[in-house]
Amino acid sequence: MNMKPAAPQDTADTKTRVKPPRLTREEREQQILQKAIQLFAERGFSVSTHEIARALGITQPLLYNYFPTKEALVDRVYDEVFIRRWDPLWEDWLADRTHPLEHRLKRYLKDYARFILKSDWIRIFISAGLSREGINQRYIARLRERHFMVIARELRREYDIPEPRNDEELEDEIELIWSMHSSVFYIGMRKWVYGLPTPEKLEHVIDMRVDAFLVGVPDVLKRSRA
Amino acid sequence: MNMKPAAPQDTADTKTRVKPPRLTREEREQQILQKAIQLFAERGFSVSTHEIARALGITQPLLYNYFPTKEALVDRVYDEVFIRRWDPLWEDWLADRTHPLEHRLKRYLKDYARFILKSDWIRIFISAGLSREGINQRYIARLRERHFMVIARELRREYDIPEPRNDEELEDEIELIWSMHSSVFYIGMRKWVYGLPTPEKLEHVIDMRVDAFLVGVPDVLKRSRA
DNA sequence: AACGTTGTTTATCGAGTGATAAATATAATT
DNA sequence: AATTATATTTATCACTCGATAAACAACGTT
Repeated sequence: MNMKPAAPQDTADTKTRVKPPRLTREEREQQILQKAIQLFAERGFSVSTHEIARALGITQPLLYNYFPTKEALVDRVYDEVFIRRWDPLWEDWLADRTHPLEHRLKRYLKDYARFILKSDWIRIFISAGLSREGINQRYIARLRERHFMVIARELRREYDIPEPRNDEELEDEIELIWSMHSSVFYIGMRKWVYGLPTPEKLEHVIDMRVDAFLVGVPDVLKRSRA
Repeated sequence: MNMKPAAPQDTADTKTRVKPPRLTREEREQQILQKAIQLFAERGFSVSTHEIARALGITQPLLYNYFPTKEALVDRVYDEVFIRRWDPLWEDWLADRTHPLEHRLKRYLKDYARFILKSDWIRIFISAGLSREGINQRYIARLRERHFMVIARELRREYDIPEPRNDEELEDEIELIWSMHSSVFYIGMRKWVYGLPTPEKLEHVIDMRVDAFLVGVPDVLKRSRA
């Protein structure tokens, strides 16, 4: 904790010492944002601004040159992770009728699982939901409209399931899709929230779940509409 | 913010004013514990000791007469909620062969869902998992041994599924049970983490999921062992 | 070389945070 | 009524939190 400031005069180690580079406004903002994403994911939004600054080797007030409040930084992190990283390919895959629905679902869920398992995504998502009521609703609404509704439509088409006659019957479909989707999401929870190991044969696990889904769900839906 | 202390002499309102009762050690400890459970659930473990004390109308140092540190209080809350509130009836239900497995599963999952949805259980569980790595593993292990293993056994028996020949095949079974179980757990997440409404016809939703499970899973398991 | 712009640091604040020691008030015991 | 035990409060601490204002230092422009 030797706080003796560096002598103003140049010393011999001037060449060897790492001189703090002065970044452009954009570079610094990105640097702060990325580090905030990492730390918030690891330890929740309660990570202090001091800590973020320390991890970057800068002073804490500098953060306030880029984000007016900590809340603004949190909002920015949320947007960055959940809105901008949304993969539009997923929607295309699900609707692409050149492949059988079984393959589409497997491809979609495997990629979704990989995405969830490789990043800090899920920890931020849940941490945000716990500390800021309703913040996740926009993401969920998008998931429902752009993924679940497509899956429901394709499922009806492929298995000759009658159209839902009312909102309740549509909800039935969505609820069954929720069950498959959430079970994949939950694999991520097991890793990132519970600290449990990921299933070794992840792809095989998802194959089995989709198979079971496609055997069971059309049957149940048809029966309930007979 | 008028901090003038009450006059030591008795005044007219002595009879009407609520006199702060002096509780026994056990009563006070329970009072603190229950309030801590409530507040931690609502706003996470970051709730301060000062706040817990204020909510109870007592001073903050008094907490330290009952719990040596805040961490001890957190641990105690976790134990109280996840170990002591474990319902042994669930295990009995699942193993009770006087009812068909379908009914057992539905009863078990409906009761589990009710339990999750009516209390702050899930918020504490996840908040704990996020802030204290590995804390949930004991609970999960119990869930696996006492519920999942029973369901797997009963499933084999009822649907003539061959015994698993190795750990991998056992894991396949457990993974499929995870998918059903987690999908019910996730209904709680939707309410308590995302702030979304609970499905109106909860029982019907669970019936459908169990039905789909029982149609699809035995089929998949048998096929993979043929 | 002087100037103006702007990225960055220094110094500091008031409001919480968990925690401790000592004083006080109430209950039980003799 | 005096004494002992203990539940509770008062006062206080060192530390961390988010945030602000002013000084400083690197850079581009002329």
